[in-house]
Amino acid sequence: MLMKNQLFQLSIPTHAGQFIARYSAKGLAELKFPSVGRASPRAVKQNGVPTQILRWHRATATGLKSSLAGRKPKNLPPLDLAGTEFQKRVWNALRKISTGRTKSYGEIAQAIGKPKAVRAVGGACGANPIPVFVPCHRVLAVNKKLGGFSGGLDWKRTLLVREGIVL
DNA sequence: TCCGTATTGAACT
DNA sequence: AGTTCAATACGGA
Repeated sequence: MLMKNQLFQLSIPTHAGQFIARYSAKGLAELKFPSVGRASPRAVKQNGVPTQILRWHRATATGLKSSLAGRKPKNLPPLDLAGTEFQKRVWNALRKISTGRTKSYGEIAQAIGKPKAVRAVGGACGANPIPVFVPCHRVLAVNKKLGGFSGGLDWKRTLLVREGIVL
């Protein structure tokens, strides 16, 4: 019996480590960077993963590798972004930043019609469940400083450099 | 209601 | 060029 809100968790091995993807019935719900702490993350193999999710997972894996190479991913699975209205508006604005471009927290705040909500934008970025595909790494503080990153600033730098952005 | 935040810009050393 | 500070919107407890 397939539960509607069950999450399926699968791993994506890359040269940079093992990413973890979680899927809801609606699509990709969460993407996690490789955890550096553990040598062997707990097994994520699952039985009875629906075909649809396997198909999404292949797209995710391919897209992730494109993104890590600094290219725009194609054929991404649907993203099941769960959050408040405000967060979804921020995440939606992030997705409009094209590969190789950056915006500041303030510019995002303006884009969603709340020019003063700059810190709240930072908060929403930090709450982003799908980094890389929802490109929170393309948001820099004013004057091109890095700001922060939930997956670690090294990842933020790496992703930006792969896209050809110079700091 | 209080606290923290992945900000920002101004006013100071 | 670095530090401090207030304004500010949101989310979690």
